[in-house]
Amino acid sequence: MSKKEKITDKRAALLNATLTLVNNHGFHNAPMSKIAILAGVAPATIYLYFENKQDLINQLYLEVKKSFSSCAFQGYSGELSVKDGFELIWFNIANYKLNQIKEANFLSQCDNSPMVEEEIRVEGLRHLQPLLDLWERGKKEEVIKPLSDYVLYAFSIYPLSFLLEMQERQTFTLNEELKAQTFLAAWDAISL
Amino acid sequence: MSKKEKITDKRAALLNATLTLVNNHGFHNAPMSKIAILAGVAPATIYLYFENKQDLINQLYLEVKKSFSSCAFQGYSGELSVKDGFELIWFNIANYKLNQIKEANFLSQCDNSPMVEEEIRVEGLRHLQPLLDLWERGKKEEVIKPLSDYVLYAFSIYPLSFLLEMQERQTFTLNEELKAQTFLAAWDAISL
Amino acid sequence: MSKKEKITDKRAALLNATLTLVNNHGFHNAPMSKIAILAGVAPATIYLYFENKQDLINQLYLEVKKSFSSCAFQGYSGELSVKDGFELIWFNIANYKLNQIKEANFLSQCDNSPMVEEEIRVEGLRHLQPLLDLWERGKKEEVIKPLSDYVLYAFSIYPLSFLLEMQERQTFTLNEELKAQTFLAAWDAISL
Amino acid sequence: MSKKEKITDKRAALLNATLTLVNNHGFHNAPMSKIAILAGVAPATIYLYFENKQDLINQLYLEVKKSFSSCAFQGYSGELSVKDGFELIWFNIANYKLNQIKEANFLSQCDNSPMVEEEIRVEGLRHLQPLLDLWERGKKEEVIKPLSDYVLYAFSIYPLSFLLEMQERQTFTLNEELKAQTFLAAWDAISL
DNA sequence: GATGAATGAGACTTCATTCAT
DNA sequence: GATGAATGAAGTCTCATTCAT
Repeated sequence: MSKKEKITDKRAALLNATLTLVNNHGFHNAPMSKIAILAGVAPATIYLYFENKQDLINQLYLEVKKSFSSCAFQGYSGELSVKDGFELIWFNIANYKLNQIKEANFLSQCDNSPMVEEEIRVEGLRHLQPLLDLWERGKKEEVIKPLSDYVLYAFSIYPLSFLLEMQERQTFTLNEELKAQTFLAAWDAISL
Repeated sequence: MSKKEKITDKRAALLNATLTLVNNHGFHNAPMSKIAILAGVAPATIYLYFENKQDLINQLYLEVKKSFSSCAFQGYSGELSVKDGFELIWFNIANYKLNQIKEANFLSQCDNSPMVEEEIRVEGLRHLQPLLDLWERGKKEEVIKPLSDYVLYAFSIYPLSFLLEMQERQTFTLNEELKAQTFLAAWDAISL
Repeated sequence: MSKKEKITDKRAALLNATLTLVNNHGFHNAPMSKIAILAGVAPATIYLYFENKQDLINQLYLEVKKSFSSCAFQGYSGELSVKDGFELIWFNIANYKLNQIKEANFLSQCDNSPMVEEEIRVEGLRHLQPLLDLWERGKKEEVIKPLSDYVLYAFSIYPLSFLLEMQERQTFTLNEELKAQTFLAAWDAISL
Repeated sequence: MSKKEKITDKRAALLNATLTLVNNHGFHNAPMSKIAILAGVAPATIYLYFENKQDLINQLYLEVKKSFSSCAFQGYSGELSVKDGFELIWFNIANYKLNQIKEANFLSQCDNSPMVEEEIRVEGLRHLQPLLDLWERGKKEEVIKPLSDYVLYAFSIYPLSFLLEMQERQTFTLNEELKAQTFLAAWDAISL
């Protein structure tokens, strides 16, 4: 294992420990000392990789957001039809949210509290551009409703966060068939 | 001012101070000392009305949830048609979320973090029954898609939380006309 | 019930509540609020009868010490022989310690910690004079060892505190026969 | 100075500071902040060595009890005659109580209040076994009265606590000659 | 006399962060 | 780079006491 990998190792372990603790107990109740223990390093070591706790959270947010985005557009090409493109992206996101529960959960928590600094949050949004481009095209082709992107997102993608939350609390499960039916709700919401 | 009113006064002031601080700075960074100052009482006084910080948060959650629910069903009657009934409720909720921003924001934060105890959260859910009953009827009348209530909620009501969030961050505003168009997205998502 | 008795009632209730709480949980962990609750009065009422917490403890100490002393010399007369007199007093004290457990226990706790102010403690000692006089006579009659009163007390009376403690912790019980044998140990210790 | 020694140093300093403060002012009025100051460390440092205040007290009790026991049986061998063995132990204990005043005083305070947890107290008792064995032998040889060990202890060893207390309050001093006479009282109390 | 809401002071404890090793 | 002992600052909460009623 190379030196570079070793370093990355500890950084990754710290990010992962933070993810777990914040998810299970919230930002408060995720003290640096416990993060260190769970990551298997000394408290002081955290400060070799991150400036301070806020920085650690910020970086984790960006990291997770990046993994989310890269997953969302896997296999996507601008040449697909609007509906096919949206379907691909939607299922990608749905699968991410339902499988990478820890990560999805963390993003929810960040997006609904002042935990992550505003500046960082904005940076995390840039990754959705291909979806916005797709919608732009859809509006021109009169396939998608002429609504603000915020509204389109709110009624097609954002609902998946709620379903994740329910699944996380074990009050609801989404199998493949249900997922397909659910997609139709999303599509009906935004399509003309 | 009667003695009873005075008591309620301080309790209310504390709840309100907590609402403001948690919204602006998160559960962490809302220390009891600051809550006391903002409410205009001594720190020790908080403990006359609440057992501890968690209890304060729990009670605030229940209080806000109650005000939310009572607002949601204002003017509602089971004799309305499914669409009319849903429209009424939807606009009630939309208006609550867009006007009572502080309260709505707080609920979002609670629902997406382990801030409120699970037991309390469950208690806060009972209030939505009339909406679930309406959907039940809608499914029988074949007006509403035969989907789980969770999915219906996720695609018609929950999206409003996202729009609130955007409005809160001043990246987006929903005027009356846009609101009407947005309602259609919600209705299309869940109707057959 | 006369007014005077009523007042005394509350004072007595407070002293009794304090006795119970201090015994069961120690001086620390016997907050004024709990004392008030156990006595069935409001916290502020305590300050009508006692200057402050220290005064409450002091008064309780004196009260209990007085009851102890008056019990110790019940039936005693200076005309008894030294041995008979001592026997009478010893059994009186033994019975007090083994029956009035709460009171005896409290005295032990006070005598072994800086809980009661020195000045008060000294005042509580004056009551033993008849016993000291008896020993004085015993030494003259060459029945009692020519030792300091402190030593005589330490080896004949003080041991009863230990036996009380053991009885309180249910590791040991002193029935009538054992008590008689135990008296002999006390007598042997101090007699010539 | 080695690292290990340094650690022991602070722990010892803390135990010692606690001993002093609890002796002089009682468990209450021995706040962690003052303990820290007297030990020359920051308040938070206490929690590196002890779980909480109760743990600190418990550990101090065990430590002192251990030192007491090891002192009590110094030079003792099972081959001594009952009287000689007892005399040795008695003087050991007497010297400990009269010289290690702080420690002896602390033990008295603990043994007479609910300051130390019951569980810990019991653990502290195991050390006296050799004395109990000696008494067992003494009873068989018909040198020691056939009384419960509790009674024997109460009338021969426990009285020393009282004398310590008196000496501590400077109302009485025990020189070597008096000590010898006092031993006779102890021996007379328990011997046949 | 009696109350109980209110509080300032201070208790115990935790935590993010640093620094000598 | 890595550590872990150490800490100042701050957190939550308790308590003896007061004062308007």
